[in-house]
Amino acid sequence: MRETASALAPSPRRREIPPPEPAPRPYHHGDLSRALVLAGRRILETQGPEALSLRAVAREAGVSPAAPYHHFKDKGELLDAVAQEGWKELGHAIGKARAASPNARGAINEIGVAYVCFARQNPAVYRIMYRSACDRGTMPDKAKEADSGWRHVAEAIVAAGADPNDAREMELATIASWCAAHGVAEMAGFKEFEPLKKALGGEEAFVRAVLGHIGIYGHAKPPAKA
Amino acid sequence: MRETASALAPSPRRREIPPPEPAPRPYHHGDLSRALVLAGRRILETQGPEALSLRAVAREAGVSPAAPYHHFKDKGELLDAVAQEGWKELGHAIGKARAASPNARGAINEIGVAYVCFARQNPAVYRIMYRSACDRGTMPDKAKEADSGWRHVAEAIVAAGADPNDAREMELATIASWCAAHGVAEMAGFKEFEPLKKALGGEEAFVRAVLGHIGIYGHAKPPAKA
DNA sequence: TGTACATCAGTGAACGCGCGTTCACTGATGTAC
DNA sequence: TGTACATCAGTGAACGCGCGTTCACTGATGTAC
Repeated sequence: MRETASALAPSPRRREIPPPEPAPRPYHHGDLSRALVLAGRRILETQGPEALSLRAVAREAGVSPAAPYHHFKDKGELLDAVAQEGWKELGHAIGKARAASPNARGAINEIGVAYVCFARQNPAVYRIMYRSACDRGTMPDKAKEADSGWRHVAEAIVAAGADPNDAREMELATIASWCAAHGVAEMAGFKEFEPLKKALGGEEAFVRAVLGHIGIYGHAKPPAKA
Repeated sequence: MRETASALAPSPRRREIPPPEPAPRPYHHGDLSRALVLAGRRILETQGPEALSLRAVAREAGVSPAAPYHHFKDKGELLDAVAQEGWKELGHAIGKARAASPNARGAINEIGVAYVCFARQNPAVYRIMYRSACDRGTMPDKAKEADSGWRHVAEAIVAAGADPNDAREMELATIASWCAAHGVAEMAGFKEFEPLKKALGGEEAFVRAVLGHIGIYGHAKPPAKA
């Protein structure tokens, strides 16, 4: 009570103590662009893809609904930035998994597992990554950048013994492994698989087992008959 | 002009000729429930998944926005019905492909191709099929019904030589092939692959080639090194 | 066969909502002199 | 070092929109007598 009163009737003496309010964000944010992307990410993971509106992102970042327009042309551009950030992270995760593998053959497996883990740990981001990719019919990641996931996979496949001169086979193998990982990533969460997951000792073991049944990743034992 | 005039001033004689109007739909539709599902499908394929609102479906079916509520609890239930219809069709497509294959090994391949073709020919339906499946974490299709796609795949895998007594291996192989097909289905449309598609002689050839690099479907030649 | 009536399956107007975007504005910052 | 001013990066109110859903209603249909 007295605190409030003295605040209302400012005394020069008290004024020198910084006010206890939570230091309201300065008028200029500093790096709102980045903050918006992070806010978008937070919304995705806490409320899901449906909740990802421009207004919600602004709200989450603590700015007015008009503020983002100083940094992004429109909603689409902001969402693209969120997706792009996801692709970059996925690329890093893949690169890390590849680097951590002692041999080339193992690298392909570890990449697959890392891919699925990323998707499973960031399901909402993963979803809008692919939604935007499918909408525009193109993958933002692909081979351009050095640390791109796609490039890691392609290189790992060459390292594992594919003929780097047979460009077609290489590309097919890269596509096939990427497709397989994507498929597993999207389906690994289905409840139908719970018993099997439990039997195998957890989701990662399950993922390894499923990938193991897919030629590029695993032992690839085909059914006996021809 | 004279036609119009005589229509406005009805003559008993002329009245016996049925009026040229497009026979306005009777007040009671007959099978609005089904019509709504079909309307939803039409909207999906012509305007994409974003346009699939309850109002849009009603509009497309030619009824008021309130009419669907006599047949579906809410928007979600209507959309589920559209997705469900898609799963049924996919099941049929898979069954047909399986039946058309002369041998068991080939059946697995043909199923994969049929799966991807369905998804590519009905991209919007396919998308909401999986969206709803992922949202609820379960696949409406699965093994229950006789003509379900999942059951066809599982049976084809047994027929191709997998040990039907090793339930775990069977389930893993089924999951793996389904995941792979799903992955290919979602990625086959990417523009990056256009040159390769052209080189291989079209999209179906491309799909076959990619599936061919995936253990369960193809020759599954693993990279040379261990 | 005709009629009263319950039930079904539509209508269309209205509700409140959150959305993307625009607008005139204003506080903060950096720069030229 | 101080000051005028352009520019930048915010605000907050307002716009029109389409949405899902509800409501009282009404036209059509089927059934009992």
